[in-house]
Amino acid sequence: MLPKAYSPSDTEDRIYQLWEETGAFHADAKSKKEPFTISMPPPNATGQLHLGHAVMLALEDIFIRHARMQGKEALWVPGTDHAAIATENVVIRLLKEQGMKDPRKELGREKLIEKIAEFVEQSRGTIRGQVRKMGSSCDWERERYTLEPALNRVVNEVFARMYKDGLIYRGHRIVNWDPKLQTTISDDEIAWKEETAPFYTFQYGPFQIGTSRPETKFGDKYVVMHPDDERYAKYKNGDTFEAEWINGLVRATVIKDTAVDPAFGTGVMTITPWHDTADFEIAERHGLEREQIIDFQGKLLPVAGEFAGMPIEKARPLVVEKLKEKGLLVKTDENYLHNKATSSRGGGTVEPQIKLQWFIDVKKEVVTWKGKIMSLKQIMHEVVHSGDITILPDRFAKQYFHWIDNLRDWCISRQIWWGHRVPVWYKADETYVGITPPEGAGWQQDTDTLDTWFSSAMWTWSTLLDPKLAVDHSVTLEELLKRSPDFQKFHPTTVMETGYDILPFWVARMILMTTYAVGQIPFETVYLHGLIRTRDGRKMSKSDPDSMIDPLDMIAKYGTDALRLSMIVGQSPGADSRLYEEKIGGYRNFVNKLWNASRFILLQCESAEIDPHDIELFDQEGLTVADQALLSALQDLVTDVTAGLAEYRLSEVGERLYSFVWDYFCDWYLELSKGEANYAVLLHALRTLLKLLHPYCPFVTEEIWTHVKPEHAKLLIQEEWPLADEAFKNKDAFDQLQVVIDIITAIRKLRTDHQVPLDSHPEVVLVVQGKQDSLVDQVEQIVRMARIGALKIGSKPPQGEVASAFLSGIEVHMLLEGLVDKDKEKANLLKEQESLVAYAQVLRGKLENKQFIERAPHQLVSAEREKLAETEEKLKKIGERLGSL
RNA sequence: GGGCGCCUAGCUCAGCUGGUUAGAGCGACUCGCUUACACCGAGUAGGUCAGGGGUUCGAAUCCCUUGGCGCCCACCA
Repeated sequence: MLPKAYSPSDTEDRIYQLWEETGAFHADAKSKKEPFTISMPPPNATGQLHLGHAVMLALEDIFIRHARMQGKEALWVPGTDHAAIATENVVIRLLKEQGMKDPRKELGREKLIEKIAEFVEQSRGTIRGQVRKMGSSCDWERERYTLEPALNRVVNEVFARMYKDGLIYRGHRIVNWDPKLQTTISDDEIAWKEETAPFYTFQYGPFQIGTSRPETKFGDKYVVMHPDDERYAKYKNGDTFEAEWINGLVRATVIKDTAVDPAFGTGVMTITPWHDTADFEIAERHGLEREQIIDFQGKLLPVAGEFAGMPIEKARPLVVEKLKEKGLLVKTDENYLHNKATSSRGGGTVEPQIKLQWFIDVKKEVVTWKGKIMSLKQIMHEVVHSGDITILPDRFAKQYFHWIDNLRDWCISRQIWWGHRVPVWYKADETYVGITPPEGAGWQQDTDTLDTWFSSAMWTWSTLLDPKLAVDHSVTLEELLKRSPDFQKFHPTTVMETGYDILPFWVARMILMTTYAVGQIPFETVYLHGLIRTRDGRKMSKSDPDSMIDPLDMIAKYGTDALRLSMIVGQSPGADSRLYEEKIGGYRNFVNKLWNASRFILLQCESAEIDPHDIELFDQEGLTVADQALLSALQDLVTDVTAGLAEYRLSEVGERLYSFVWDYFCDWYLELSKGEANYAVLLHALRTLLKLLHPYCPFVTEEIWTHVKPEHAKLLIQEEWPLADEAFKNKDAFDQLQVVIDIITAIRKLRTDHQVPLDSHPEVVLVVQGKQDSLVDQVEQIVRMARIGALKIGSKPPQGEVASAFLSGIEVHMLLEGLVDKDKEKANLLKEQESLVAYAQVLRGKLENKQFIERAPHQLVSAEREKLAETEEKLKKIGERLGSL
């Protein structure tokens, strides 16, 4: 027999192993079934499972398990990410901790990469194990890695093609330079932090200019103002003048540009094109000279004269001091609030620099999509706009369009070593771009690597390529796609499930890259989940360990099923949600409830000497009202759950299942079955519930299944999804059962209202109007559940001390043998009378309203009439009873 | 500056295209170890649905407006 409480820790690993060994996760590319594919967003190969992964895995596992049970060929491709900057940083830090001063210099490129690869290899097992812990039913035989050779081939090839198409170019552009990490980072990797800094106004020739960064001003020789600013109307574009400046006289030129806000400061500024994005753009427009002031270590260059070699933070006050001595400082505003760019990768201050970088041109119209020539930007817009790709919830489509509108060329080169190296080779003035190094001696490969999102952008399809074929360079990409059965069968993928925070980083770029490279959309639906926050709504962050909930701790304590439910139910898509232990505990209780309900059914079978495995079907003859009502309700449940899952309404479906199991199945049906059980119906209902619940809580359901399944049935994970059978729908049975439930509830209420001791069993008389034949069948159960002595169905209320309750069509009278407290009964009746009078008034008001009668739907009007009649009937009875007291 | 959300019981949240006296879970309170489950059962209390205005026979739901909170994008020297 099953133990009293369900123990996840004794069950989960065993069940997972069982699934894996039976090949339940494996998808077949040759199958004729309709494909259903998910590409798992790859966690960092060196990472630790956190709640973000946990929600992602839970959601995707629900989609996949449901699809699989529905008879689709369900493939979930797992994988890990090499996480370029993040991983390189970790390893460098570790090496430093081991006593190395500058690992890059000491080891050199090849050796450091080896070290990192070694580290990744060692630590990758951790995340794999943790993904399994969540119950993820992904196809491990197809596990992929973003830095594997097959992916490298595709990355190189797509790079080369884009280069040939003129979509990838190399240019001097202003980039976000992180002096601490010594690399470029993308716009999306910048974290803006608000800070207060002094804002200085200096005299610069005839103008006053404002700046918060005087240390960059050494090379400034342009003053810029708005063309319509009347204060400066007498200066013309191109006028020159001399100005005394930090290190002596400079010759400056006037530039008129609309980028200047006349209302800010004095409406005049000098520009530093090498170290400021906006300034760079002004310089581009007017063809101005630009000069580097700060080097890549964050120190001033010789142009700074006496300040050369100084770190910028140190130079700032000294420069101000010098200008002040020269009498050029007009004023200082100490409370200037501005946003400072910091690197989200390493936390250092980002210093814009001009560097030779590789870019993807998103505006060039050279790509063919659906017979039209478009830019990458236009395609990205088109596929979502046309509905080829659906974004859920749809408000994120707006955000996506907004992001595309603001999209600039994408800088894809990074000055780190861990990643896909830029497939470009140089020899003197020659440049070669290709999949493999060029023939001949003297070629040097570009030292940069590619942005990690460049390779992740190909994730949905590169992971479906035949890995052996992919490294054969004589096979063209078109051939490769054609000859990869997985790609042919499973791409485009069905749904991409990920956090809304990487909609621009990743989702948009997958769309860009996949439409370009393989001419298909990467996925049909994008389902975005929200962030999981702490109970008081804060972000969980590593810097605040108390705020963190470790999913593995929660699994150890409450079980995977409970954790999964607590993250899915009550979470609406795209919205942040809060998680705390009590919530998980609540779902642990639910899992246990399900366990015990099953245990009870098995106990029933045991005492009746029935082996559940022998029972396949139930007999449709001789079903009680309760059985019929249950079967009917079950059909509705199947319909609702199936429809809800098809529309990705996971939270709603979860709640529906929760309340069905607990409130209906356990609290009513199982209670009623204590009088007289129909084992076959019990088993049928339980099996159906297990199937419906399996995607949400796979472990308990599979474990229970082994005890209750029909003898020849497969594992639950491989079972067929239930179909609703109209034949079992029986509204009458349901209504009749409701009457029984109402009677029991009324009797219980009378007992507590009059404080009838539990050990006394009063007699109850029901006065029934109309036909209530079905009641007779249920009498025994009513007697037992309501703990009454005898139940009679009569035509008149009994004489004597009686407490009464009035249902629609039925009066319940309880003989109290002197136990009744008249004052108490009177008080209760008065209270009920009050609420009924109020209700009747509301109804009457409605029905007296002509417009309501004319315009509201007819069914609604007649329903309201019926309700009023019932209410008035009840009031009449109460009045009579009150009169007799 | 541009955009997108949110404000419903003490707490966390459902309430879809307007239609019963607004729901759930947790918490609180009162009973209860009744042939699965105290990780339980039966009950009770608790809300002018952020404020104001409008449309409508009818608004938590649609429109306008005020206030508070949050997020995304852009970034101004």
